[in-house]
Amino acid sequence: MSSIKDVAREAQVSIATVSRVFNNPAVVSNQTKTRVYSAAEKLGYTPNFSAKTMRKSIVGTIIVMIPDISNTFFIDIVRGAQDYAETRGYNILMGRFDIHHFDLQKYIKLVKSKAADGIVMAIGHNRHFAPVAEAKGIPIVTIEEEFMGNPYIYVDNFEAISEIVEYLISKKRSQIGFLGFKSERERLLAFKNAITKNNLKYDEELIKKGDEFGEAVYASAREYVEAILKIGKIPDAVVCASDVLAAGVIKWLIKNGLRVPQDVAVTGFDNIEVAELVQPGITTVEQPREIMGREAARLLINKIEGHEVAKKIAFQTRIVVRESA
Amino acid sequence: MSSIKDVAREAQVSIATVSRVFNNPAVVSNQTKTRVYSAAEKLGYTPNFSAKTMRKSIVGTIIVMIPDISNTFFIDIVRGAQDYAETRGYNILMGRFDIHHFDLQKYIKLVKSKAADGIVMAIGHNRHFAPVAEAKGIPIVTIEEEFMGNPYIYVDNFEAISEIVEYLISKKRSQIGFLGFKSERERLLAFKNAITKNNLKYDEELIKKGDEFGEAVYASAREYVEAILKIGKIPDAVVCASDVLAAGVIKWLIKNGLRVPQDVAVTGFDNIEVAELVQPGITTVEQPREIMGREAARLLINKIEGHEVAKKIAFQTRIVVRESA
DNA sequence: GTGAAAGCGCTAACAC
DNA sequence: GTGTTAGCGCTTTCAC
Repeated sequence: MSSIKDVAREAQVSIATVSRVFNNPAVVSNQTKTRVYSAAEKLGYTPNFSAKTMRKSIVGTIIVMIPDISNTFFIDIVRGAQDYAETRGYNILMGRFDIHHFDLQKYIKLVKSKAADGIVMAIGHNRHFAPVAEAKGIPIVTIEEEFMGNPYIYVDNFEAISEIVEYLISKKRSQIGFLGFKSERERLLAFKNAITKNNLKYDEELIKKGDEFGEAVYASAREYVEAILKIGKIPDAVVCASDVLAAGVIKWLIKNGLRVPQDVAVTGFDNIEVAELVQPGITTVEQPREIMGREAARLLINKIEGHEVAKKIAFQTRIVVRESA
Repeated sequence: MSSIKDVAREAQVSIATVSRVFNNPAVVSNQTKTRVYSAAEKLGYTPNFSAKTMRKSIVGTIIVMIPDISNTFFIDIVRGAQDYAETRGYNILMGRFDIHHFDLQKYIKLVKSKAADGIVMAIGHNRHFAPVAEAKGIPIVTIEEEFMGNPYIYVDNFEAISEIVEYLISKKRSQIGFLGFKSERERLLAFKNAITKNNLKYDEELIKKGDEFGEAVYASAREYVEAILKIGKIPDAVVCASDVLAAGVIKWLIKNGLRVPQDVAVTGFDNIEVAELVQPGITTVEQPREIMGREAARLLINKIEGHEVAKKIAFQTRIVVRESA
């Protein structure tokens, strides 16, 4: 690998000039520039990244941490962050955390050792993590939940659930069930609140909490359907906290001879690919995932570069109507 | 940020000793070690990554490039690669390429500038890219297809399709249609070959090529179903080149009053989450995605570290039987 | 077992 | 417009 020295020798200029050609070309004469460029070309010179960042306070790399689960939701966030980061000349280092054993330490270390400048963490709704002392002072932006007072990007789940409940009510549904997540309460509270606000009643027997990730989600949906069938109370609508749960519920309702949406309307949350692919297509709530990723990256980079940034940024969800409700 | 100098001063040793304590602790006395450790602790010292890698030939970062599409398939590959890379002390830098405008250049530059050591590229089946001169000599491992003579990881699609066709035949299906990808021929060839080998005939009117990514996939499935309905030739089975295509076909068949699998059996390819979520569940071909990611990372890192590596590694697919066929 | 010193490749004063 | 030089934080001979 040839270095700046080699290029300088080849072009018969000083290394400072070579450096200038690549970092501040405006100040060097055209003649010299041409000489340097062709010398660099000839030697296949590429400036050394480490040497460069060693002299700078900013490395140009941000870490994007997502939970350890296969989910298009998080990929879209990464994609959004990467899209934006690219425009600012930053690279993305992938980080992951186990949803049960939060381990931020490793990535904090990368930032402290100046392998990266900061961290975007897609926490996921209603997950909360204990503060990490070492994280103090390093640039962090989170998505969906707040962490240690750092800026965060979120959507108003409470409002989203209210809207979907009201949508169902507008469709003349009155006996509405709810399948939420074990790990969170916000959507459930929103659900109950929306029902009550509209002078309806919810039935605790039609409210259950399911799993959030992996195969278990699917099993939760089945259990829910079997439970309501067993007690013989069939709601005329079910609000689910994710599209995967909704897909599962639809699948098991149909298997048991019920029609969706004629007998039971079902709504999802997230608007991932699945919502479109199942039959009937799922009416759901969309979150602007890519945009959230972008914004998180923007905030983080601004913070890294020393600008003042917003404390939190909320995005609006929207209902995507398909056939299931 | 405190540096090695500060620690040396604090511990009253030379900077060389501090360096040894962190890189080759065996050679320094316990007494000194303790002094250095506590000084480092006190000052919150973290070795500077750039300074370190500037002196080493290996950085400890590999780039994983995936196509610019939201698909669990590729995430699993990234996850597998990251899992393994971690065990070898490597980080993952995310790379992306537009499937239409292949741009490897940017990442090659990162490797040349020693911001990373090599590249894993998840090309995707039957996509081929023109050689890139600059890529010569940098460590690259690809997934699914060969690129410029570099090592690659793949599954035998030909065999996989044969198996699924034979599975359908064993289920007494004889009029089998095929919905493939515009961009590839291998699966189609495998399909035709399997049909002929088993003394059946395929009908060109029941063979179509669909889109591979995004919303268009879904439209392709619809077009396929509408086309066969229009010509009035309903096959008793359809082999699809992806689960998403299969899900679409199932959806439109059902919408048109056909039963799956009673009237038409449908098979997919990939075994992504969707295959389980739709009703009926999709019988499909599974590729060991995470393992493929792991192996790619392993090969790449071995190559980076100067070991001899395999030219190509094949993995076995397996049929996952659900209800659709 | 430890220290002094050279040097990795580069940037940024500072001088001319 | 260009060159000289100090030094970023570290590893690694080479002495002792």
